[in-house]
Amino acid sequence: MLSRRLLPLNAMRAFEAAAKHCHLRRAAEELGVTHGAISRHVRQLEDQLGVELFDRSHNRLTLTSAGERFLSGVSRGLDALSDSALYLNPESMQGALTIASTPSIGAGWLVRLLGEFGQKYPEIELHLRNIDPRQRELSTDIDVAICYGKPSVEQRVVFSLMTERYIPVCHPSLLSAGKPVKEPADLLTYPLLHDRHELWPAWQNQWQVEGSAARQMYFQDSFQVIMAVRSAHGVGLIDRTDIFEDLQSGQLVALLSESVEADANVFLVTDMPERITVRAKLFADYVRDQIQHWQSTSVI
Amino acid sequence: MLSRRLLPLNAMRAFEAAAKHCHLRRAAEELGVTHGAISRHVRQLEDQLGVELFDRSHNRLTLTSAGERFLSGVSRGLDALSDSALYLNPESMQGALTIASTPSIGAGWLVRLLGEFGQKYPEIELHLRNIDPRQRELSTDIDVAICYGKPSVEQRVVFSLMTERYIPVCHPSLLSAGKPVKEPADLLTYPLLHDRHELWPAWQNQWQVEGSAARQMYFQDSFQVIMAVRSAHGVGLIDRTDIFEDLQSGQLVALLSESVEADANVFLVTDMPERITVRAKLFADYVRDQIQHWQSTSVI
DNA sequence: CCAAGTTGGTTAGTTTAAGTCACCAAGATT
DNA sequence: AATCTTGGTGACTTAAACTAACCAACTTGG
Repeated sequence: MLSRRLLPLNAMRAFEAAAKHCHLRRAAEELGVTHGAISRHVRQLEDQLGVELFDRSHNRLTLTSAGERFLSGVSRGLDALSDSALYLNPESMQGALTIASTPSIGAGWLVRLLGEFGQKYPEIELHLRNIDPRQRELSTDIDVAICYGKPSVEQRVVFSLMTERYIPVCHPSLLSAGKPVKEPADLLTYPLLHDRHELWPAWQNQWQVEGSAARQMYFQDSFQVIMAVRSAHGVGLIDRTDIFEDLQSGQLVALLSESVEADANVFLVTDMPERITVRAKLFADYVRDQIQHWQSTSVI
Repeated sequence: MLSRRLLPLNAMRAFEAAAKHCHLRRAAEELGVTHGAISRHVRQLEDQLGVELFDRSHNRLTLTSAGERFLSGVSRGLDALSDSALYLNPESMQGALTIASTPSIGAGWLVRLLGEFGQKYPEIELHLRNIDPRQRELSTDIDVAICYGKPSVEQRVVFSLMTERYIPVCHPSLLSAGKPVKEPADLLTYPLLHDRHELWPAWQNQWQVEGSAARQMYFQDSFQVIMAVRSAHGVGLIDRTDIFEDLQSGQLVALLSESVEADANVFLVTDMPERITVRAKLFADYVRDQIQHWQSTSVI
């Protein structure tokens, strides 16, 4: 491990500029120095690393393969440093950030995520707005949209976040009191909790479970189902992202790995890199990081 | 955007040390300077950013919330810079990297990924080894393991990569010649290509498709099925990760979004952070990045 | 409750790294 | 062949980083 005290930070910045342009004088212009300064820094770096970063034949600068490899890492590092300064800058952080989502996403995991985000970045004025799931066009004042199905977006960046997956969960006390669940059909001995999306029929259909449960309970929306599940009223079919923390802490348990999937992906839509606001970039990265963290930690 | 030329790189390094220890003299020791130097750097940084990074009451240093936010970004940036230097260092890169996987993963997308990795880092001596899917213990000379089901690992880090998902795909010419596919049952008009995992029966079962296809073809393993699909011999049920590039380029097409999932996750296992080799860390990050890229780009 | 030992902050002076300038040779351009 | 451009270099200058010694504020141990 190259210790922090020996990291040639300024030389790395000079290298990045030189490598980006493959041209010492232009790099020097970018950093506001003369070409000699850049030349010295790059040589110093090559000496210290013991690797040729540029091919200097024919009076031209070309990155060697080592140089290219180095550039990608150095750029990422400098970008992170640059961003971290930006994220402290009141001018770029204060102001509105408008996030739009379909109602069901906005009622689920996104709320929790927005809460954490709002706590970490209190100076950002968050606006949450609903968009109709059938609506294909995005209004221009939306900074970040999270929706099902690929929206028709021009001049926007679309990133596929995940596919929602609904798994049967219940309170541990319910499970310890009732019959053990070995296979899908065993679930029918428990009360099944429904919302108006009627996921249970699809689940029974997909996993070949005939008959109906001993008891059924019907709720308006999935949030009420989650509350009922937490109160040990029965078994709900809930998106695993919505109850990530309950599963982690053991407050709820997954009964089976048999699940059903939403028929559309969840997408994250942002402005193009050159037009995106600092706040929107920060939020989009935050969402991506969290989702990846949840997915990599949630074990069926 | 804070331009590169104004980024106070050395002050950021000083800040990171100070923030890590919350103690100027220890930070100074780490960087091999006196505490005065650190003090000046931190103040310079606070002046430039216009934000208090430390709370200095009671003769103690405590990070403000802004300071904490800044620290996480700065650490990530410096780590990236430090790593990028490490990845050029022959001493840490030359040598063996032993990757173990279950045979079916090793025959699929992992091969493609290893090829790219090997091309980018030719100085690493790659060893690919098979592990038995039922085997729960990992031999200690394995740097990175990629396997189904959560292995019983002590003193290792486990990361859930993905769940394999098998989707019906065929060559576009086959589709344009045959009957349009609107619903699952329409697939039966095409030849179905099987390997010994017999995924088609599970798929038919799950999606309620009765009857059998006009023609069936049986192969030894999934790789042969992929080859047969590429030759337009019929419809295969193939893990989407295995044919990511074919789908991207349009050389193969997905016929339906109805899919079946493997019953176990794919896990990535590495040594603990303090014991992991540079090569293994690099490879593990590479795998994670690639998988995330594939998943976010593959649209059903 | 006071003395000794911390802590971080500061000013003046020193050291060293960074950058400039003018010039060079190699190669490209016309 | 003449000219322009490229990157490299040695001697010099400048700006920054750093040190040393000191200070005030606070904590801790007797």
